[in-house]
Amino acid sequence: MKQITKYVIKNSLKRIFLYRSCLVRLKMMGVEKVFSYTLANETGVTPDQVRKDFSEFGIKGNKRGGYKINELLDIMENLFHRNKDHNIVLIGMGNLGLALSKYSKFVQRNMNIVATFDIDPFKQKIRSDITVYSMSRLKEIIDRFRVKVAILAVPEISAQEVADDLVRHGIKGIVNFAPVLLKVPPDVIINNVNLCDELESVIYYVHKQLKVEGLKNLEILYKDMKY
Amino acid sequence: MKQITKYVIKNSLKRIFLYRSCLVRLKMMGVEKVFSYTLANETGVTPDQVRKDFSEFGIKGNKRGGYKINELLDIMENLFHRNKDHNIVLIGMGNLGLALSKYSKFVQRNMNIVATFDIDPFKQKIRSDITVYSMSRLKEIIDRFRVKVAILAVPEISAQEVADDLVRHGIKGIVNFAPVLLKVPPDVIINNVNLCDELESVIYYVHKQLKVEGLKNLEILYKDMKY
DNA sequence: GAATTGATGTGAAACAAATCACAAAATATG
DNA sequence: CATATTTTGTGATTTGTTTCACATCAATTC
Repeated sequence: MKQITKYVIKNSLKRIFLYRSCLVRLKMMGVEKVFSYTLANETGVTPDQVRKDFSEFGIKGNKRGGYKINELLDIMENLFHRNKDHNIVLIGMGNLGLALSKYSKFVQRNMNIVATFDIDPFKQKIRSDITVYSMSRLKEIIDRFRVKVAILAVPEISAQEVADDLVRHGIKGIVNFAPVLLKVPPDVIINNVNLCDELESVIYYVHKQLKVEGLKNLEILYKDMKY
Repeated sequence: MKQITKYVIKNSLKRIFLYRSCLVRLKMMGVEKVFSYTLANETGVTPDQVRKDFSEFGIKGNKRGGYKINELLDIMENLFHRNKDHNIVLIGMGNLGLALSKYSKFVQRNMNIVATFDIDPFKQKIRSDITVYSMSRLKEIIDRFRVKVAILAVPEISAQEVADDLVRHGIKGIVNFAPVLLKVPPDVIINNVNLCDELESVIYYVHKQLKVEGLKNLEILYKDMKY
């Protein structure tokens, strides 16, 4: 049964990512230990929140001793399966797809785009350093590399069709850049990234802010904005 | 005073964007009227939620008559200031910046990238159709086009520095693609888009899901065995 | 034109997330 | 070794969000 999976990444998970990137930075600076308030300061949240988040993910520290950065990072690596490599496929080698295929940060985090696909693989091959396959070889590659997660960067008109293919071939998670709500079985995770909405919401809040500043009434705004 | 603005787009606002894109589609199909449950079905939420969201943004329908799509869209256009054009600057013409500069959906929604910037404008000019300015002309362009919102697609190492420049020159909102938490005055809106996190969180949930399904199978197995 | 139907709009209730407050534990101090 | 200090971990409380339930209104039917 296909349906729209209204899937939202939990804020607590987003914050864990935040803490981690902060920990990596601190580690590089030679720091070995953090307290909840260190992390809080660095990430703009409250110390309580840090501890609650850790508790949610089963992360324990040492009373009075804070947290050892190495231990924290180990736990997080495990939590996010970062010890293993993750094979990803990328569908759609337009401007955005091309940029994503070259995005070096994925590799740094053990997420490897093992293959990219496009309806017109020859046209795109010129611009790309890595292999662009035709859509007909999707199943073959997904099977060979045991791919479970895909990035979808195709035009919205073909997004659903491609998503259907992906699901049929065993994909269980999709980061979808097309501005459409994909209908998939309930066991498939969809994470929609809508660039227009991201930009537009900033415009919305900026306008609101400017208006409020005119009224010299910041209270309403702060409530709305969740610092 | 500079600080980390942990800024999160409200879910209700995200849903309003969802409703709108759905309304646009329905309008194109010739539909003139919707009910809360129509929108709910199309967007994977509940009818109550649709009505509550509308109520939050002051949108009223007609008892029994549902909502006229044209009226809804008008209200939303106003709400999001879509009647006016919005001038945006884009900083950083690497792979991602280049793709964003060519992203046609922004223009379709009245968000115009009036200029792009890079520390090495000459190198990037080759690949880009639109003008790439050197960073020294930032203030001039921002002033001339009355720009309030910027897209930041520079390497993380220079993100804070560029953000400081932007704020100094009057930018009030930033969509930040660099994986760093920018420190800005509290009246500046930062919306962080972290592509790695988006991908990684899908991997996290997929793994979790597979684990749970494994457990479910186990349960079924035990049930079947009837002790 | 009274009765019925079908939708909205919104308080109330249930649920979820964030903050508070403090006990518990580990370390430091005298 | 007792006391003070510091920081974690987590129930309790508050705050925020979603769902429920129903009064209200407009259209339709008889």
